[in-house]
Amino acid sequence: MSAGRRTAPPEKALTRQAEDYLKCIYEIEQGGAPAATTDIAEQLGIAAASVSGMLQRLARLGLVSVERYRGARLTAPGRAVALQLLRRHRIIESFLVTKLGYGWDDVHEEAERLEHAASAELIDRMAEALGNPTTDPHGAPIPTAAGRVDERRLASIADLPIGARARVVRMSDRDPEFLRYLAKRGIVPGATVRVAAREPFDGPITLTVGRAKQAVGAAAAAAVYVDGAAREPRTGKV
Amino acid sequence: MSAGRRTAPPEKALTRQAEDYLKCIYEIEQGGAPAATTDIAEQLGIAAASVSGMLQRLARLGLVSVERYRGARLTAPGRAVALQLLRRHRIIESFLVTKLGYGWDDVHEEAERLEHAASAELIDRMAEALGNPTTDPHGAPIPTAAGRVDERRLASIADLPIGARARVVRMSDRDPEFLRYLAKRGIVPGATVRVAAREPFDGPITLTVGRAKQAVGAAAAAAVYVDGAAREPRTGKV
DNA sequence: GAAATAAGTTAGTACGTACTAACTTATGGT
DNA sequence: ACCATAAGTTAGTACGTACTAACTTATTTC
Repeated sequence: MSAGRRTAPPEKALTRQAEDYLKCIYEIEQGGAPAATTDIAEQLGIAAASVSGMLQRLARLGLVSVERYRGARLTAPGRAVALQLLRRHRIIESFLVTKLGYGWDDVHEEAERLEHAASAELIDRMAEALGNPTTDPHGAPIPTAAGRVDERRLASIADLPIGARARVVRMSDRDPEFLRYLAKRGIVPGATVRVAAREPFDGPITLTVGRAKQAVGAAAAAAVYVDGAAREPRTGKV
Repeated sequence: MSAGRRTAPPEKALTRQAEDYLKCIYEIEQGGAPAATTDIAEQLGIAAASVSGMLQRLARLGLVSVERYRGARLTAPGRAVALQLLRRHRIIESFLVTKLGYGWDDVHEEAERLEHAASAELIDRMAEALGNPTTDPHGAPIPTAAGRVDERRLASIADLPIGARARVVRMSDRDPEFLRYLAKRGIVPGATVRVAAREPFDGPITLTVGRAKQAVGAAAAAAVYVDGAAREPRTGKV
């Protein structure tokens, strides 16, 4: 982990697994803190011990910096890899939905595999065929080929006060069931929702979507992001 | 969704490498004889010793039958895997050329990676978007989803007698340079060529393509296949 | 602040996939 | 038939990536 040594920038073909770790760490780090071993392990569905080992390897490759017993952060090269993967993932999802008739609830897994096999050229061609979109079907921003991306943290429905009206811009793409649940209730990117009521103690939130009223759980509400105020008072760092 | 079991039941997710071996063995076997260790090694660019080891593993999985010191043949399940890969490869190549503007000389490598990551559903959707083509951009027949394919052996230009006229139907897709060379001379699937002259001892063959005359080497001529008589008198097995 | 608990690490193991070196078997020339 | 060479195999090694078990460090709770 000590700096020094050259660490070769030339990107010598990472394994699928290494790439998955980097993407996972990136996503966890978006929460603000370094990625904890346990969180990575849970996210990837592997044992914590395996994560410890892999983090050392990634550190040896100069892709993460690890503070023992504290967690891992991406280095600049590691971050670049993660952003490329994110770009690939989101363009592939967009392409599958727009050009091949996939449902938005059904593309995550396919993209998860393809993102490791697609060349930069393929991704760029797909992006061009789509008109270089800036968000994927779930509203997630697509990093540019150069690795720039809007990382502002969005408020979720769970953060909205009663009476607030907001435009849905994004939701988690992990769970097809969840996405179908949302779609069936009209909760899709672009829709407008109003908070009609909310129960205390993380109770259900009642939304007005179109002219229908929906009660959704707090966990679901926290996974749907809306336009407007950032979730935390810290200034959004782009 | 898709109905009943046809071949081996479980299909427990082969590695990329195992899949590559199977495809490679299939291709070598098309020559008629079992796939020799050395041939596989050369084709895949690995050491012969590594092939010996892998063949034992594939045999243990019931995908190939190996006769010691003699070579390997695919079993029915192994053949099914290979044909699926071939289908994937060729549909992906077709899709890249037709829908994403790739050159026909430039798709092999990309397909080589994607074929291991694409789901059956993706392949079927791509095939449908293309109108379920029966051959890829290099004229290679595309196996059906059920694993049927035309395996007739074609005559190559090298097999044609002087004066013969034939329609080009297929060529090897391995080498982009080679494909560009052929295209530049009008030798593409569908073109008609006539053998104007041929030198003995595997010397160059002079072809008439359109109104131009071209002299091509024997090796190149042997990698371009034409309609008509099978290369060998054995009955074509489909 | 010490014990209980959670989080993280190391050690040892296993498997896939590659390698080289050394040995064995098959083949072809005389 | 015999030997030289080619082809193939085994043995031993290495690395990536996972695992469990046992240990260490950090955090929480009284």
